[in-house]
This record gives sequence, C-alpha cells and structure tokens, in this order.
Amino acid sequence: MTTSSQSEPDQSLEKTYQPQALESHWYRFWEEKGYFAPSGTGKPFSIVIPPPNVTGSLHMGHGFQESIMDALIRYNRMRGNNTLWQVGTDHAGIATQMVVERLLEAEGKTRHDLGREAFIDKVWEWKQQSGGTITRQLRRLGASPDWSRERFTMDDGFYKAVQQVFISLYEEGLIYRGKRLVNWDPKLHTAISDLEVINEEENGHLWHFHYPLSDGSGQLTIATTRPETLLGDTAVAVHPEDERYQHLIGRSIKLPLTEREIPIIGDDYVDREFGTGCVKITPAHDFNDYEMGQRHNLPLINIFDSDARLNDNVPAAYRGMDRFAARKQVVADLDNLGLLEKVEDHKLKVPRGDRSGVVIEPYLTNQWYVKTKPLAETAIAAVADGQIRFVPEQYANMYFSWMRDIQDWCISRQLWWGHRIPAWYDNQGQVYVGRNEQEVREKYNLDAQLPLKQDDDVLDTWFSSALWTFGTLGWPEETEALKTFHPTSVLVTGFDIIFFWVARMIMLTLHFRRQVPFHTVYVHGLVRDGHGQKMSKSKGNVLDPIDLIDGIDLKSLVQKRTSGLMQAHLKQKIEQQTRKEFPQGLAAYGTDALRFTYYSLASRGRDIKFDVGRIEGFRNFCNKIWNAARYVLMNCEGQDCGQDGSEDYALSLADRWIISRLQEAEQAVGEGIESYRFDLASQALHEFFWNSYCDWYLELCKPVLGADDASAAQKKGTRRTLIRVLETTLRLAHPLMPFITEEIWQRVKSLAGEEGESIMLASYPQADPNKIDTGAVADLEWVKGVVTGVRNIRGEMNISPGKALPALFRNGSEEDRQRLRDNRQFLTRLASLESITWLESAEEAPMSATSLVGDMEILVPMAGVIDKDAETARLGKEIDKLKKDLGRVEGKLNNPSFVDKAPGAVVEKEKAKMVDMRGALSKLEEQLGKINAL
RNA sequence: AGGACCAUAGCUCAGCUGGUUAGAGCGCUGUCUUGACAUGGCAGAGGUCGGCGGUUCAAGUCCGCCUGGUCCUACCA
Repeated sequence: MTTSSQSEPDQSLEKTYQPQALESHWYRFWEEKGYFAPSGTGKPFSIVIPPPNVTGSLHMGHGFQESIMDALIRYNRMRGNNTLWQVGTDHAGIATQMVVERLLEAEGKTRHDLGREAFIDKVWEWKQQSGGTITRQLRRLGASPDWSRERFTMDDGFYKAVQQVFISLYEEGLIYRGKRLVNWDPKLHTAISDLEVINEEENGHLWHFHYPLSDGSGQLTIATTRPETLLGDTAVAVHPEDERYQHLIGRSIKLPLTEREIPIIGDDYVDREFGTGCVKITPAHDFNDYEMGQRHNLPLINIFDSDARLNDNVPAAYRGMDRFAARKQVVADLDNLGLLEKVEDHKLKVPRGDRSGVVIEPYLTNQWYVKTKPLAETAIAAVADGQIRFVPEQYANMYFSWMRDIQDWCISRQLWWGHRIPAWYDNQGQVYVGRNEQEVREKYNLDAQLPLKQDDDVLDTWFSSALWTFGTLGWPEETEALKTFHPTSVLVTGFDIIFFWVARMIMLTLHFRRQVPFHTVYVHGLVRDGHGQKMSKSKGNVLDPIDLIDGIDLKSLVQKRTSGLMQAHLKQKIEQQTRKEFPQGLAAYGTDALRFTYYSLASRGRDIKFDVGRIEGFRNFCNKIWNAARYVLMNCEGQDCGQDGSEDYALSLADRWIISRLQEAEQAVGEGIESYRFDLASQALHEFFWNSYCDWYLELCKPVLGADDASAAQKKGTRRTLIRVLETTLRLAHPLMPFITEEIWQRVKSLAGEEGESIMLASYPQADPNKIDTGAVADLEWVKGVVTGVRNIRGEMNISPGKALPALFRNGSEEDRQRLRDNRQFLTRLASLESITWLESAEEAPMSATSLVGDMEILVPMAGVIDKDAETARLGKEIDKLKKDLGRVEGKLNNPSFVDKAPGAVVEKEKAKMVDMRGALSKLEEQLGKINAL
C-alpha cells in the first residue's frame, strides 16, 4: 500500500484509483490524531446525530443523512469554526427488546422465563455484542464526529437527565397518570402512542344487525365493522334530530347474546347518512364511543384481556376466544337468531402497530401522560417567530398543523428495556415520584415500614431522545460543552420523525433550557430504490451502503436479500429480480463515490431514487480526479512550481482563466453547502473539475509545458497554477469526498506551498473577486469557440482526429488578430491544425467548410477531406436553427408593445442578438450557395 | 374529509425573486487506444416544459381549474 505519504513522500500515485486501501488508512490516521474533537477556538458550530438504534446497522437513509452531516461538519471545521459533531446511540426500547426476544425464542424461551433482571442483563449483553456495528459503519462512511464524547440514551448521565425531567414535569403537573383508552398492542403487550399506529385502508365488511327493543315493540338496525364488540355495548346511539329514531331516545334495547338492557341515546356525533343511522356504542373499545360514554355516563365494559382474547365479562360461551374467532362466532350466533340483516363489503382503515403489525386494540389501562398543550404553545411560537427555521419551509406547516391539534402523549410502555419510571406505589396505590425509593420516603415522609413497589413500566424511547441535544452535553450539570454548543446549529433529519422526535425535542428543550434545541431543521427526503420504491426487506430491494463501498458478488447479494424473510414465498421473486438488476453484483465504488452520489441527489428535501448508474458515474469522477492529479504530479514533482516567494513566473491566458473559473466554483460550492443544496455544490465541483480543469485547462497546459520555445517563466507560471488550482480544488471538495482528497493532498500540499498535517484541518477556499479576470475569460471563450468550431467540422465530416488541417481565418477584427497572435499555439494544438492563415478580403477563398466565431469566419479547405453533401447538410442544419431563433427575436422586436414596455436593457439585448444572427445567417447562406454551385 | 408536494430529453433530476437559442448526469449514435485517465477523448441526436384558461410587452417560472402520481393528518360505526 502506498498511502503513507509520510514515509515515502516522493512516490507517485498508483496507476489506478483504488479506494479501499486509502480509506481505512486515512480514517485511522484522523481518529488517532484526534482531529474530530472541537478545536476550542472560533465560533461554535454543532450538530447532534439523530441517534441510531444501538443494535442496528447502517441503511441507505443513515448513509444519506450522515453524509450530509459530515459535509456540514467538515466544511465548518475547515472554515475555522469550533465544530462539534455529537455522536451517540439510542436504546430503542421496543425494537431492541423485540430483537432479543426473538433470539430467546430461537432457544425456545420467552423473557418471562428469564425474569426482568436476567432479561435486561441479556439485552445489555446483546448491546455489548452488536452495539459496535453501526458506529463501525459510520466510520466507513468517513463520518467525523467526536467519538470521545459518544453517548448512549441509557448511560448513567442520561438516566439522570431523564429522571430529572420526569420528576420536574410531574411536580409541575405536566405529567400525570390516568386510566383511559390507549392504543394497545396485543402482541407486544404494551401501550403505544398515536404516532406508532399506522392506519391503512383494508378490505372489510359492514354487518347490519337487528337489536330488539326491550318492550318487544320492534327493533333497531345497527351497522358495525366489529361485531365482536357487541358484547361490550352499553348503548345504541342515534342522531337527536333524526326523525326516524327520535322517539326512541330514552327507551332501551335488549342486547342480543347478553340479555343486557342498554339505553338508546341521542348524540349529534352520529352521522344520519352512514349505515342505518344507528350506532352501537362500546365505550371500552372505541375512542369515539369512549367520548360518548363520558358524555352520557355510560358504563364501560372491558371485554378483552391483554392478548385481546375475550375475558370473563362476556357470556361463558365466548370466554377465552380470540377476537377474530369471536367475531365469526358472534356473527354466526346472530344469524342463527335471525338478527343478521346483511353483510356488505366495506373498506375501512385498520390501525396496526408500526412494530408488530397486528391490529391495535383501544384498551382501558392506567398509563402515564405528558400534558402537551402548554408545552406546545411555546414550541409553536419558537417556529412562528423564526427562532427555529425549517428547510425546506413547507415542513413548518406540517409541524404547525400537528402541534396545534396535539393530544396528550402516552409515555409509559409495558416493556422491560428502557428507562424505568421513577414512581413508587404503596399498597393503596398511592403514587410517589422521586429518584429512588429512599428519596421518595424522605420526600413524602413515609414510614420506613410502608411497603413500596416501583412502577413496572418504562418510558417511551422518544421521551429520552427528546432530551438529546442538551442531555448529551452534560445537562443537568451546567457544563462548558452545554454553554458552548447549545443551542445546536442544525438538525439533519427525515420528515418521518418530525412528530416523533423533532417536535418533542423542541417542546422539552424549550421547557428545560429556555432555549431552542437547534436553529435550523434541515429535512431531507427518503432514499428509495432506482424505481422509486421504498426499500424494504420484504420487497428485497434493499441496498446496503457498505456493499456499495466494498462491492458484493451476485451470490452474496442474493443470499443477503433472501435470508431471514418473514414470508418465504417471496424468496424466488426477489432472487430473480436481483439477478436481473445486478447480474454482476455490485462493484466496489468506494466511500467518496457513494457520498458524492448522495450529495448529487440531495435537492430540496424531496425523496431520492438511488440509481446505481449514478454512483458508477461518480466513481469515474474519482478516477478522473486521480488521473488528473497523476498528470499534475508528473509535471510538477521535482520541478520549480514557483512557491519560493519569488515573482519570476508569468501567467498565461489559460492560467488566468482557470484561476477565474476557480473563484466562481468556490463561490458556487460554498453557497450550495450554506443553503443545503448539496446537489448544486456537487454539480459545481464536478463541472469545474471535469469540464474546465481537465477538459480545457490541462490540455492548454500541454503546449506550454512541452514547448521548447516557452520561457522558463511561462513554464513556471503554468506549473504553479496547475498545482495550486488542484490543491485548492481538493480542499474545496474535501467535505464531500474526504478520502481521495486527503490522499492526493498529502502528495500535493508542499508543491503547492501548503503546510499542515491533514487536509481536514486546512482552510476552506474562499472566492476572491479580485482574481476574476473578465478579459481572460472572454479571450479564452474565443479560443474555445475556434477550437470547438474546427472540431465540429472535423467530427461532422468524419475527419480523423490525427489529421492536421490547414485553417483560414477571414473577416477578423483587430481583437481577433490580437487573440490569434497570443494564442496560436493553443489553437494549433487543441484543434490539431497544420497552419492558420489570415485570408485578406480581396483574396479568393478555396472551397471550405465554415464555422463562425462572432463575425470571424473559420474556413477549413475541403480539398480531399470534406465531402460536399455532408457540408451542405451541416450548414443547412445550422441555418435552420438560426432562422428559427432569428424569427423569434424579430417577432419580439416587431411587436411595438414589447419595444415600448420592456426595459431598455432587454430591448437592446434583443436588438444586438438580432444583428449577430443576421450577420451569421448571411455568411452561412452565402457559403451554402457557393458549395451548392460546385 | 383537510392539507402538502410533484409532473421539464429514453431514465433520474436542475432551472433563484418572470426576460440568453431550456441545462446536467446516465443511456443512445458516430469516431479515436494521441504518454493523466477507454472508469477515457472528441463530435452528435433527443424537449410544442402534463392539459385548459388567465395575468403580462414577455410564462417552464405567477394565478385558477382539470388530469395523473406521491405523501401527511383526521376519520362514519
């Protein structure tokens, strides 16, 4: 491996770009040197990482997000800011507990076999074992957080912060415990918050049942999607103004199967148009019915146990039945009684747990809640008054609409893995909140003999992650880090967790710090596959960022995508699809190419489709940089590159031009990063380096460096420019492509007069308007015009690129003549010309192919090389295009209201355009005429 | 039901407060192994900017309606 420039400074770059070796080398170097820690000087800039699940692994979404954060961090670090990227991981309650339970299941055990203590030990063990995966993968991405400050949402310090927050909120009356309906997950046996419930439309049925009136005078027909809840009905409701049923309000129903008498009530919640206009009311198993039950003092009959099986509150025949079995049974029984009127197909939204996928049951339990309304008010204000800015702005609306209608947040979870709720109960169920049992006894003056039992529940994971920005910086201690880096500068996150995380962070941080958690929220889109599909295991379209970096053969890729599938029947389809899409597997593109791809796709927060063709293109870009650097080094190593402070060098037109272009590129890249338009930043960089530096500048250097007649000063000026522009571009690109830039920079820095141990600590290039030379830009545009004109003739006429052609210039101005005198060598070389001769107006021109640069004509004599028909066609094409455009311009200028009303400058511009076009057109037409006359 | 976003070249996308001949990458066609690079060079083809209407001297860009798509929130049992 030749990546160590320290030991072998003179060794040139390997012939081909091979990312693998150099990436691990430089990462180790940076980390060992401690470069990721804040410098301690400059303006503070800080970002907290959205903490990934400690036992998780890196997916494309992480890759995208961390790449963006790392670019911001490296950019700010190079700008001289005191830059902190705070890193850490989340304990991810439900997700982690589920993983460990699945491991136990493989051994035929459940968590209950182990008991709480032993199970938690097991989870810690699992964290120990797999917890390093994601942080190792972050390193592979080149992420540069301060690892020495790494935190975990269940470390000791965080535990303190969580307790403090819970206890304070409780004491302020903002946390309370209450018995009410919650979203119950019968598989995971825990309550979950509204946000964790996914409502998807599914096909179901609407059953119409007859409920007989108690007095036997008739019946009411109700419509329901959930027949089994009949067993918990405590009323039937109709609209109070519904003439069909009005008279029945106050009377009662004899509830079938139960023989219970339940009232008929009037409530304007009922929609007269839907179903039959009569609704069965089950206050214990439906959120709306619950509300209605409260309004009408209806009893609550809970008919389920925690598995959602029917409990002892139902007739013996149904006890112990699963809810879905009970549904069938109830329908059958009512049918037998002749009470089933009909069954209709019906689409309905079915609530499912986002983790378990099972149908969520509204279920009456005791839970802890955060009273969110008071917290939301200040949180709304912070965004409304601009203390927090969303990028793109439209996400602020999403935030507002949710916050204005926010519901209390259920924060208790019936899990074992998580922050245990700091509350104790005596035998009477009296609750005492405090840091530990001893403190509770002291605080509440409890008798030492009074038995206390801690709450079994843990807190929602998002409760602890809501404290992330200040908790990681040492709160509740008033640390230096907290004072320096809070509020953080920007939060980089996906729109999917604005409610889960961002909103709650804003609420709790404002409450406890009287500070916003961050000034800007940059919301990025979701990474989808090349066809716009969400990446998911079951679709088998997941791409692993690490595989894109290291490459993976087809066999392993198929293996990876088809193993551990929940539904085995998908296996074949996924395998086929994978073999078709990636017949060669994935090549090893390297981290820099992957990162650059992410940036190129990061526009305005919309979803991105990750096309593997794209990363290949940017791997090629890396290769281009590599080879350009090889060429530069080849010409500069061991040579005087004009870095000794003496001024004995001369800058050519090309030198002055590329320096001008570099300023523009610096401007564009900087603006792109500052405005979170990484697509624009990466594009500006790509365009500058490939199209300006490589395609033109390097080619323009060749005649100078290779010419015998070029002076030492000219050669020195060219070498100086060559190496300095390369070196600057590397710094410009470093936040986006950290590895390749470091590798090359180490070889280039001293030649370019730079010092320093690492590019990541070097200064970020700033555009200098004084270096923009508009004259040089115009002159070089002329050179490009001539070269491109000849090349066009050559290309279209199929003349071999090796064949040197004579060229005649005609109708040139004094400026054209001066430009030719200055740049003859460039034109000869780049256009591969044998000679360039001015044709005086009196002279007869030989039959030629023609190209125009302004008013000047370039003639390439046709004798022997150009075929008449091809030239006719080529000119015809040019003429058609000109005519079309000219027509448009003339139309505009002939329109009096345009000339009257448009600003003068616009009109002048159009007039000048018209003159140019007319001139060009007449020259081309004349030329076409001559050729046709042959 | 309410709201947001999107529709530009075969594909993926830029196009800022309305004013160059609408751009890029990939793909495609032709050609060239020239001492940095075939992971490359050079040249080229390809678009009535989803539809209709409006504002304006001027609309891909602003406004309205329509069509198609994505998503969020709420929810009628």
